[in-house]
Amino acid sequence: MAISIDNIDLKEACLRAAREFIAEKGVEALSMRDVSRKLNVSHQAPYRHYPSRDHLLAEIIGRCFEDFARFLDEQSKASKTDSLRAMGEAYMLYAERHPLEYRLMFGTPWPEPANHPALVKNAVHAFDVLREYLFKKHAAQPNAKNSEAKKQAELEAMFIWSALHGLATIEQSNVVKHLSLTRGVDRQTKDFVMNMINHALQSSHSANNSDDHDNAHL
Amino acid sequence: MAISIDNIDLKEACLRAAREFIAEKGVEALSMRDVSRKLNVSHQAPYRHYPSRDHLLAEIIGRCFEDFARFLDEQSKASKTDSLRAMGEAYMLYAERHPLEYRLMFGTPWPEPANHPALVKNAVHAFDVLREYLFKKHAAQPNAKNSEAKKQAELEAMFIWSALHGLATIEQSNVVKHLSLTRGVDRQTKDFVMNMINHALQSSHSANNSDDHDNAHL
DNA sequence: ATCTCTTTGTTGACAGTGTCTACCATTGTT
DNA sequence: AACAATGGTAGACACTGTCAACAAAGAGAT
Repeated sequence: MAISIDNIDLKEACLRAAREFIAEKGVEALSMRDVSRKLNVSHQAPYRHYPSRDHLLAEIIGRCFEDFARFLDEQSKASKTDSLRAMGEAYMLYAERHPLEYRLMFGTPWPEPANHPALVKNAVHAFDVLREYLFKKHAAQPNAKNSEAKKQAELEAMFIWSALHGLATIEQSNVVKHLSLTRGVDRQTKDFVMNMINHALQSSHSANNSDDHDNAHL
Repeated sequence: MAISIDNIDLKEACLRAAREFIAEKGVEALSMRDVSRKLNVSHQAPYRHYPSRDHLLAEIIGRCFEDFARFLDEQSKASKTDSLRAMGEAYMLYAERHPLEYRLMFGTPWPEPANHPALVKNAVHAFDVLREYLFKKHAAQPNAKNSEAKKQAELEAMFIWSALHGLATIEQSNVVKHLSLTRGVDRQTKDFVMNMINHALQSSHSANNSDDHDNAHL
């Protein structure tokens, strides 16, 4: 009874149907029976391929992370001038262009089966790109101790990720509309935040020793 | 049949019961019938006070924002040395001490009825405290144009909020455990991010004119 | 060719959910 | 004493995820 195309690979079709449904009505509204209805199959057919609703969701989120990681890789490789800036831009660009996916990855409480190695690996990938880049930068400096460079790279990566992720989620939460910001500020925010990140990194580098001191005492 | 205490004010008791349940099993698992069971009343009793599950949730989230706003006010008033730093610490402290509430406010997709003025007002309050503080700082400077001070204050507020909010949600998402960070980095992250924010603000102030230039062109 | 096993699907149940409607008890107010 | 409002109950409905039993259809072995 199913449409021929879906019959070819119901497993893949479930993912497509689920994503469509989420796009229309949101994750919360997604029901297993909805995807079966959408595919004109019985309400139990999807269970042949996904043992539970959460497993289906986990698979979807996992795919999103794959896409995201691939996108970051491509973008950061494409630009050779300022790779860090390019990565930041790429991060925000993805969040802007794929709000649904971004919310799925970072805004949805991961279902239990999401703790699968494959998902976690992809989820961590974005962070690794950042961490690696910063590590190389620090390790290349004269007098660089390897362990310190690693620590510094990770701390900076956490900072950058925090700022970008925070900005992305805030912009998507549409709470910004209620802040009654001055005209034009909303448009400038993204670039401003990026500049601030750059300032912070530069200033922290030029005052490296005193900075370590600060960290030790706080 | 209800416990005497609950009988006094079922409306309030519903909130308490719901929050308890959420603390135990998470928002997603909260059902209207759960709260009625917890209070030993019929499954329809809560509906006398909240027209729907979403209304109940909206009320809970609203209360969280009230608490949060009050907490920020108290903490920022208490410390007179570095008010900005104190506000940052207060923000993170709240997120740390009340992860459940923080997730409810910023991690849960707001139900429709949450778009009530009262909730939005409280939700925006935290941002206003920040915005006001920064505005005074800029307006007090010599040669300060009022409109520019306002814009700058809002941009900086967005930056600070992004970094703090991003950090808070990342720390709560327990994805950090999978990053296999160097020992000690996790503990240092919070202070490091705060320092970076400070660096960014200072560096941006010292190069104020060129910074404006940058923003205009990006 | 037949017999069996696996794969993939269907159908029917079950408990649990939000919420509508109809009913009942109390308690002021007139 | 009559009455309407308030706050609670009970039952029904459509909906959900998921378990269990069944069916069809192909693959391999005999």
